[in-house]
Amino acid sequence: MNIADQTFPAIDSANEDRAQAIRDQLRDAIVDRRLAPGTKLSEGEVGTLFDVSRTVARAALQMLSFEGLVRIERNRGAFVANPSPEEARQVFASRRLIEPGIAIAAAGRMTPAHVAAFKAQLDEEGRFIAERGPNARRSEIKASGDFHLLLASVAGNVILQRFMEELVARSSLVIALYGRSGISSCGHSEHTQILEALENGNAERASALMLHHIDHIEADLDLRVRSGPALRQALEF
Amino acid sequence: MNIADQTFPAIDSANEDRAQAIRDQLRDAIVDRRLAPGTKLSEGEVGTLFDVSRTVARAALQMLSFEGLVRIERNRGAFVANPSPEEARQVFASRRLIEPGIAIAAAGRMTPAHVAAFKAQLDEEGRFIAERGPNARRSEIKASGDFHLLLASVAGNVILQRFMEELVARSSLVIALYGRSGISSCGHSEHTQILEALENGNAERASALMLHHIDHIEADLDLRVRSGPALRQALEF
DNA sequence: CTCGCAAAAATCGTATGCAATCTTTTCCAT
DNA sequence: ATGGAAAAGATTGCATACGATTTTTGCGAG
Repeated sequence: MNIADQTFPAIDSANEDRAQAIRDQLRDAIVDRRLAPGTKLSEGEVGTLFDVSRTVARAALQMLSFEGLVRIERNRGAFVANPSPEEARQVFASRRLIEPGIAIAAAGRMTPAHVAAFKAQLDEEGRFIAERGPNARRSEIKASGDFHLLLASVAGNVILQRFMEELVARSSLVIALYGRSGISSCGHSEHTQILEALENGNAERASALMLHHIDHIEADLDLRVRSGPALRQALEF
Repeated sequence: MNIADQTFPAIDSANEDRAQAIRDQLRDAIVDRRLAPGTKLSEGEVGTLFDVSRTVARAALQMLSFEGLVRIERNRGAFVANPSPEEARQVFASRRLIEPGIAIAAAGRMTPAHVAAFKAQLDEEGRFIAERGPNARRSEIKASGDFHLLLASVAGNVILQRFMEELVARSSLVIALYGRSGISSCGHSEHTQILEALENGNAERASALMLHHIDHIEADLDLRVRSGPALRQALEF
């Protein structure tokens, strides 16, 4: 009612938490493989890089460790996560459990606006696949993850949405680590099929397609252990 | 199979992070309802209470906010979460999606040691139900949650295990807030049935029982909105 | 040349200080 | 009295400081 009310609205968007912004940038860098697994992320370095104190940098690293993208060892520091094949399997097992249900929930809530958002998303995905630049693969992985995040947001459960954010981020890391390159274009067509099912409100079909899709993604990984954990430990850095 | 499979009893518990210890104590207090939803948790107060600096207290509160047990508002502080009915529904929707799958995974991994652990757990649960002390209800809710956490640990997926820890904690809060007291003894018998199915390796049955169990828990809640959010906001403190 | 060990440097964990922001109280005009 | 502005007080956000721990470096013995 008051005129004074108007000054209020979006002041803090500029003032948004700095730690969160740093976390987002670091997460992107990790998921995009610009930061290799095992890389040390020292508080001081991150701090100077983003021009904040160690306090803030530390908070950002802490957040990433909760998401599983960073491993923090006491008195030693933070390192970009280096998920083991077992961990990778668990990530995909979790997705197999959760995402078909998310697809079902989303199928019942699709609006024309959602459909449009998905189409735009798939277009972009297709563009990245066609593109054959040096970092096309990165963009491709990221875009593919965004499809799943969009789906989770449509499903309308903020808790599951957060879980999916973590799982997608970890998946991107795993794919970058263990992926066998080729078959991702297949993933694109699967996304298209899933959207089709969603548009038709065919929840069961969307769910089944999603399950297969996840299986395919995991099947494209090479999760054989290459060497004993001791050796890996030694080579990690 | 491995000796290493046995549960790690907190090795570095002496050296353990202090923030983590504080987080655990606060979480217990929140889940037990010793800290009412909406209660302000100021950094200074928490710090003096646990005899640490604000830095450490802040870290503990931050962790709890990631788990959804505490809500942090910028420049205002941390408050014990006050989940809305909608949030409560989402918690249980998430559990309906995840826990049946966890039951299936656990069914395939049950060892005699696990069975023994479950029996001990159920015994304790039964004791709390029989007991009619003033805080019997608290202990009951907690023990009931522990059953689900034990199951998650047996399932052997650390990611899902962490998700379940969050969901169980939030459920406890929700039950304390919206629970209609009576029917929890029914929950105990359901736990017993689930264990039975697990012992027999009957994964499908364990999964189905779990699903019904979650439905029953949620059905015992009164999730009708009592008043407009504005009024709730006003009364919250 | 390698190994071991001690000193130096780097890094982390935590306490504390200061500015910014929010909350409460005070106090004055209506 | 009541409403509201301004000051006082409390609390948070962030930077910095310092001891503790880890890692690296330097150097002498084998």
